[in-house]
Amino acid sequence: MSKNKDVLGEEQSGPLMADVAKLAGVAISTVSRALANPGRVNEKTRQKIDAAAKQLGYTPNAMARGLRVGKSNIIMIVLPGSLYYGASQVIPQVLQSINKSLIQGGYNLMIANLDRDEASERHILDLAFGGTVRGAIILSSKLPEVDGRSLASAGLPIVSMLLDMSEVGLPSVVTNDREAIREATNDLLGLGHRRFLYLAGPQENYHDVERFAGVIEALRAAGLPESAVVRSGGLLDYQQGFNIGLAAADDFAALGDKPTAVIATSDDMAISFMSRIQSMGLKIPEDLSIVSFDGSPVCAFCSPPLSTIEQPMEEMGQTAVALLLSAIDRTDEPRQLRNVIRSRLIVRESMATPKV
Amino acid sequence: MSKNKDVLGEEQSGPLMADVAKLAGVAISTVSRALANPGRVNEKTRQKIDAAAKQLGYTPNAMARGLRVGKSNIIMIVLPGSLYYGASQVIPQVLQSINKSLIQGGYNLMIANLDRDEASERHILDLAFGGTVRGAIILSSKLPEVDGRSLASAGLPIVSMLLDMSEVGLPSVVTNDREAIREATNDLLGLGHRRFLYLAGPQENYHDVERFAGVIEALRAAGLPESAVVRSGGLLDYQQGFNIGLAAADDFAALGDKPTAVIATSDDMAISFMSRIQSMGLKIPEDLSIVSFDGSPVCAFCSPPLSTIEQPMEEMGQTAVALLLSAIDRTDEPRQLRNVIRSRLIVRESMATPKV
DNA sequence: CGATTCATAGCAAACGTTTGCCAAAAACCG
DNA sequence: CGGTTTTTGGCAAACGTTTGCTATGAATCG
Repeated sequence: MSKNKDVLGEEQSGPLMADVAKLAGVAISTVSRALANPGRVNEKTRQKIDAAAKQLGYTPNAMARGLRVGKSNIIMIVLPGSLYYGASQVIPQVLQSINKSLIQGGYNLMIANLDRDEASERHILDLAFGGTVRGAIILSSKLPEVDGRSLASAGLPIVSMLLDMSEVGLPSVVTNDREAIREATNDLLGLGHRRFLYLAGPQENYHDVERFAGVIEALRAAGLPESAVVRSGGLLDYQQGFNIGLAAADDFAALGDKPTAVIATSDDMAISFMSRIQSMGLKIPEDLSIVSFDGSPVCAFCSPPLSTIEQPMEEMGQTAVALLLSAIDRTDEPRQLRNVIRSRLIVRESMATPKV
Repeated sequence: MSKNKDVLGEEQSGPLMADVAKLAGVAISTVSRALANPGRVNEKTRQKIDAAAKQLGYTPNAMARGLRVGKSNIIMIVLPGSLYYGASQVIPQVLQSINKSLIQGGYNLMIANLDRDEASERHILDLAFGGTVRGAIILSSKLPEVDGRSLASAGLPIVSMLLDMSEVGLPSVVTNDREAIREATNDLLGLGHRRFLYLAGPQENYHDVERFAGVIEALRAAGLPESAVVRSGGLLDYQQGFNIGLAAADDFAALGDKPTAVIATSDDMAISFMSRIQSMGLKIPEDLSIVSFDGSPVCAFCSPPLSTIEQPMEEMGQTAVALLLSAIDRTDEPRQLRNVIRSRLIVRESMATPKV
């Protein structure tokens, strides 16, 4: 029974299932079944129980249930510690979309930051192995692994988002980065551009590899050599987008044979690049065309409005959740590992025919 | 014992405390104490147990512990469903800061979206009354309340952030909105401005009230009438910031006696306003000065770079967590209810002396 | 009408910890 | 060296559910 002893300092614990049972005049197990298994109990008894529960303001204890059934209803999202700042709204969008989908499925979302330190890895592993979470969606390239325990071997369903990890067996939801940027490059080629500046993210990064490959593919197809594109950046993290853009503008200024079009791998880079370039007296798009990646809403209000490749975060989030839940339910439909959601180039005024 | 029966289809559950106990040759209760209460057990036994635990890769089950001790280690953050999009990084910053502080205190962060529908309220209440969460940080103005149950009466420590709810008894962490914007207005007055346009958020909103009051206070102190400021907007949510800015630009164009300075209550508004104003042929800051609120990093790269009031989210998050944890620990230091973290105006080139 | 099924409800044993209480052993003291 | 305190370890009872099994009564059928 509810042990509200009215003793000051005692933690109050709300009404228990036993209280509901007593009030409804049935056994505790019947209450349990009435609340969870609507079919298993007589409609009349069920109504009596529902009424009693409502009257008492009964809410079942999630941990007790979790312990008993051996499952939690919490999903964790593993975010790299540094994914924040800039202009992009990817993270909030992802969180919102995922949370919404999860809740519809009866799950809750827990945030876990994966930094470079061992403590954060250990923490995530504790969450996984300690039964706190039921599954994970990761936006990080490496899986936590520390003294013997690895997230991969925790027996949890895992889905990777944004990064393609299908090669290590993880269901992944990604966009067609490569293709999207290839088409953007094609558009620039079509406008007459022949020399490009590419603002790179971290060298080894999946996205950077994919995106640069997209540029190269477009150049090849147009019969241009790889030397038609100059790389700038490649050392700093995407979090440093603004700084990458600034540095790239300086690189540009120092360049002999000037490119006429810039392909930036994030909106942050593009925005700060434009800002500095314009303060050097160059005009966009007259002197220089520019296109970037991320689809930040603010791009529409840059001067000039910035062409950017928009990633459908809403849809990606939904897909990731769908994959995860189907893995949880062992709905062993042979889901494909690599799920591609198409990105979309939003064309704005930052692209034009080159001057010369 | 670990019941890995090697039966296909059985959920694997990792090693149990009983397994560790057996391996170490002690009782299960000793293991529990060794792991949690380092003092209560002989150092030698403790080492033996630690070794056994590590060898087995043992991780204690969080739900079992939670059930037993009657407490969870999860904190939920209640976000209004619409706080996303735009240019501001407040939400990600808040999440990161809060999560970091929480983890240091041994807690985890769960996300809860509070929309306008009853379902989301019910969901949050279930989390609270079902014992899933131990406390809440809310960024929303109303507390969920549905058929009898109210978040306020869930017996959970709650801290409000960004919105001052100290008047209803909730410890709150806020910035000095009013003062900050008063000073910004003062700066504009000092530059010689005498007519202002104010871009408002939703009318009844706490922030809008505070911020507008700040403007008025500054005007009064300078001996100007309230009519020196024209309001625009006031109907749409902050989420609609870009649209508010656009509409305000049109309002401005239609105005007879033109203001020379604009005070925007979010960066989004300011950015889209500037964009449209400039496309009308007006120069900023020559024809029109502008200052806004939020401290979005991207403001530094607008043209011209935008003056904005930066809210110290990192510090606010830390403070909110500190308040919450001290409430949980019943460290009944009579913490003050209203905690103000000072915002800071970042002056950039969008402010200048008026032309005439 | 007796035998067999079916629907419904109850008992009690889990789930994996923590912790109050007691016993044994060790340490200390006069 | 006996008695007293202190340390250490173990037993078993919680925590609040779910669920397999069983018992009861009602319903069905031959």
